[in-house]
Amino acid sequence: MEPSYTSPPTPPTEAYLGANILVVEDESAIQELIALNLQQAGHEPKLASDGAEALESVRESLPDLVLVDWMLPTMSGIDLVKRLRANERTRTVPIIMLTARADESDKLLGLESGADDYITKPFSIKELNARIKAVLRRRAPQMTEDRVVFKALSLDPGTHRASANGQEIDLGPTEFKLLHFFMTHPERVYSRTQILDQVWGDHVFIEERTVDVHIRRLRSALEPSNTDHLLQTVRGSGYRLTAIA
Amino acid sequence: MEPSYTSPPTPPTEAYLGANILVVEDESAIQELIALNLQQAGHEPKLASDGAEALESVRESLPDLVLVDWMLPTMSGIDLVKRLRANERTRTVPIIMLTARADESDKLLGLESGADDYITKPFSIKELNARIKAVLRRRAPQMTEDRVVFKALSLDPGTHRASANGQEIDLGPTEFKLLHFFMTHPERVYSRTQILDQVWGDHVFIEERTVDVHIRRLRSALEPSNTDHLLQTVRGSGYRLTAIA
DNA sequence: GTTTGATGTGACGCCTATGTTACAGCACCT
DNA sequence: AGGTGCTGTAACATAGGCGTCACATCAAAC
Repeated sequence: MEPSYTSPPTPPTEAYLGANILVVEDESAIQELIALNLQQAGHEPKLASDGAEALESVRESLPDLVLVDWMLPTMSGIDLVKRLRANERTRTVPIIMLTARADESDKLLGLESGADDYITKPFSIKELNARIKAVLRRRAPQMTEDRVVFKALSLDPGTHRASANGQEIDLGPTEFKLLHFFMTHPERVYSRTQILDQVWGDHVFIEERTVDVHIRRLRSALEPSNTDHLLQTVRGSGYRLTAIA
Repeated sequence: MEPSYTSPPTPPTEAYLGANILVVEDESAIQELIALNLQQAGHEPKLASDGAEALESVRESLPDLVLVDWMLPTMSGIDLVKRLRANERTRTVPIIMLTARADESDKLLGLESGADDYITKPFSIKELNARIKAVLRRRAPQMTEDRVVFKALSLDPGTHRASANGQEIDLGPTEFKLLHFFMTHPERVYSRTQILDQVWGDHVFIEERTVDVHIRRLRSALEPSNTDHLLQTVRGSGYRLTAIA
């Protein structure tokens, strides 16, 4: 989900410094070039040379930004972007697309697929850095506006704060993500498997019952504010966040 | 042929169960191990010990997933994958590759050749199952579970809620499935056997009279809203959901 | 009207899904 | 090193639903 889940909130001015950036690029020359440059700029680049690797890397740790080459073996950059956008956990990670083609239609396609920005190859290092800064900077305030509200519940992914009925509630990272998921998908039943996929990331080897335990933890966090009844069990199916009854 | 009740009203939690899985593996010990495990997980494994056998098996019936060992006699796993990917009919069948080698280049080669995922031997049964689930789930079509409406009755599988004449009714899992089945197949008589097959699954060993009891339970759930008369008994034949009289 | 098989109905024990607690391993911080 | 907070898992507790039976009632055939 948001980078702030894994790293403590940094002041907005420096939000774009020291970011974890995933570079998905199959041409190793370009890959190295970008990586080196990012390091010099104070970021921590991770590398992936195709879509599958990228997904795996993201599964392990959520980057603050993803740089994707349009042309990739096995899975196109666009497909990768779509996959990232489809998963709740990775939905909001900023993405910059690298493309050799400069024409408008491609640009549109890239942006429509969910990328936040795109750069046409060949590009200058300067330009790349500028775009990265821009996207990271743009992201920071956006996260604070990203406040999610459902009934008496309110989440602020930017500051990682949650409140119920006005009073602040203390949530661990996983509980936060779990509640965030339910609040952005209310009134619908999700199986333990689906919840694992969406909140933890897909194919992590985690017992389904672990979901129950986190539901329990979330409920007891909500209990003081009398909002725990919103999180309902649907026997035989899963769980649901609801406003009804 | 009866209208098939293929999509359960409950979330697609178990959508990946009962899959036909082709296991292509020459070492019979591993083959047996995998087959046994798959059976226990509710799948139906088919076995092939080399590429030719695999192709033949696929020709007869299209599996939902193929597990291929990298190293095979006569035709390598990669070749098999390529063959499968080359044929229009088998192009989209999900493939998981088993490999003893763990190095990056092989991994890339495997994925490039068209496999959807790969597992490095030795692997845990747990991991295997997790990957299988993930791949099958990824393939599974997004079930657009729409609200089902019949007369004054309304079912929403997504939220797992049911209402009759506007008022919410409380149904257990089985009652929900039963009502969903009738609502998607109205005006038609079904025998107890057919109902068992469709709602419980066609492999269960359950007394036919059990259907009567569930009909009874469903009726009493519908009674408060005066909709229980829609569920009629057809003496000597079975039950029917009808709008007529 | 009686017979006879089919269906309705209420109760009961079992089993599984879920709730809940405890614990051991980690990563992080000091 | 030690402490702290969080995580995933196991183990135990509980509850709710399920399948079955026994008996009541009903409907058709005679």
